[in-house]
Amino acid sequence: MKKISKKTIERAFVYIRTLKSLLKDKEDYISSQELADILGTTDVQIRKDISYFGKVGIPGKGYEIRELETTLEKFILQKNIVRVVLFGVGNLGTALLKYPEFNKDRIKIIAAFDRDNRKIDKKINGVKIYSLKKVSSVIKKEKVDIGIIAVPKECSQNVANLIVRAGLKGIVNFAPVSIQVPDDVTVKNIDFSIEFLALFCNSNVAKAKQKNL
Amino acid sequence: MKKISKKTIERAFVYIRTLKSLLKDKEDYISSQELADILGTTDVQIRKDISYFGKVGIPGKGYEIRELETTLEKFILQKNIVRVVLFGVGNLGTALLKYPEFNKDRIKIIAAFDRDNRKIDKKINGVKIYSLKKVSSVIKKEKVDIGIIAVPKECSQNVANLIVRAGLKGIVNFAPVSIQVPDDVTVKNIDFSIEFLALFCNSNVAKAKQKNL
DNA sequence: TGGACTTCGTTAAAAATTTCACGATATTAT
DNA sequence: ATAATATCGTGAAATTTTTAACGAAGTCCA
Repeated sequence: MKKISKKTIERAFVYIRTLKSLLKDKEDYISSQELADILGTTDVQIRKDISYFGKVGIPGKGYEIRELETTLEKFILQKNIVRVVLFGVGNLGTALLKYPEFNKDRIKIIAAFDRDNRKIDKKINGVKIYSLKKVSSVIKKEKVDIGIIAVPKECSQNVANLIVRAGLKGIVNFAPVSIQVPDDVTVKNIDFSIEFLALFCNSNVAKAKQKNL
Repeated sequence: MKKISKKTIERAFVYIRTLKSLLKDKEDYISSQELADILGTTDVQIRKDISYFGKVGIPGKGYEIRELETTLEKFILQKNIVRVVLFGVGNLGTALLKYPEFNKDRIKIIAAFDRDNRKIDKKINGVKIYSLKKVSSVIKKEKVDIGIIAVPKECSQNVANLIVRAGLKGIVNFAPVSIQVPDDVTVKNIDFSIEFLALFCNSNVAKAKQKNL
C-alpha cells in the first residue's frame, strides 16, 4: 500500500466536508466530475485521490455519497478526536474559541491559556482559561494533541517553548513570526498578511489593479 | 526571465517578514544558511528562491539584509498596497479588523459589510461597516482588490456572488464551504478545521497520540 | 599579496504531484 | 440479452518542485 501524500490528505478533508453537506440533499450518488465541478478541480484529481483509500466507486454511476464519506473519514482519522489547546485569548483567540465548526468536525478545544490574570478562570464558550503556569499539568492530564499560538508575536517563541516542553508534537502558529522547534515537532503557520499578499500576487488581482489605474 | 512559482512567492513573503525583523539587530549581513536555520528550511531552498529575484548575494559573506529585503519587496509588490474589504463582522471578522499587522505590511482594510442593521455605520478600529446594499458602490469607488468572506457558511455563496458581480478578482474565504466563482477569480480557502486536522494527520501528532493511549 | 575558506548562483538529478490515456466494469435503454 | 453509454481505477507521461553537486566569486587573515 502506497503512502498517501500530504496534499491528498488535505484534499480528502475538503471532500469529506463537501460530502457531509451533500448528504442533506436527495441524491445518493455523485460522480467524480460532479464533485470536481463543485470544488473547482478536475475529475481525475478526485479519482486519483480517492483511489488511495480503496475502490469505492461504481463505474457508470459514481460514488455513494455516504459510503465515500465514511470511508475517507475512517481511513484518515480512524476514531480520533483532535484535542487542542489555545494560547492567547485576544481577539483572534476569542474568535477561535467561538468558532462554530469546532466541537463538531472532530476537533475539541480542551483549554485556553492567557497571561492576563483578569481572564484566568473565566470561561468562553465553555472553555476554561488557565494561567500559563498550568500548561504542563493541563496538557498532561487532558491528552492534548496540538497547541494553537494566538499570542502577540513578541511572546510566540516563549509560548512555543512551553508547548514543546509539555511534549506536544503539533503547533498551529498564527503569530506572524517563525518559531524554532525541534525536528519532531510540526508547525503549521497561518499568517493572514502573507495569505492576502500571496493571493494578490499569485492571481490576476494585481493585473486587474494595473488596468484600473 | 523565468516565471516565478507560487511557492517561491509565498516563501518570499516569509523572507521579507524575517528580514524586516532582522533589520532591528546589529548585523548587516546574513547567509542563506543562517536564514534557513531561523526559518526551519534549507540554505539551498533559500538561494534558489532568491536567485529568481536577481543576484544580490555576496559570495563568502551572504546577503545584505536591507538590500535583500527591498529587492524582494520591490520585485514582488512594486509599490502596491493591497486593498481589501471584509464581509461579515462577527467574531472572526472583528478579529481581522483588529489584527495589528494590517495597515502595516501593505494591506489596508478599506471597509466592512454586514447584514445586521445594528452594526451598520459603526466603526471598528477605524473601519466603517456598511450595508450589503453599498457593496458595489464602495468597491468601485475605493479601488478594492480582494474580498474577505467571514460570514456564516450559509451565506457565503451569496456573498461570493456579490463580490464577483462587483468585479473583484480575488477572494479569501474563511467559510468552511467551497464557493463557486468564474475562472478568472481566484479563491484562497482558509478552513481552520482542515488546517488542524491535516496537521494532525500529516505529522507525528497522531503517532504521539497512539503511544499515549 | 596569496592562499584557505566561505558562500553564492546555477545546472543537473531526484522526488513529488498532476495530468493524460485508456482498459475495465457497471448501468441503462432497447 | 445486447449494445451504447457513463464512469471508475490506474499505469505511464508530463510537469512542478525540491535537493544535490559544484564551479565561481568574494572574504579574511597571515
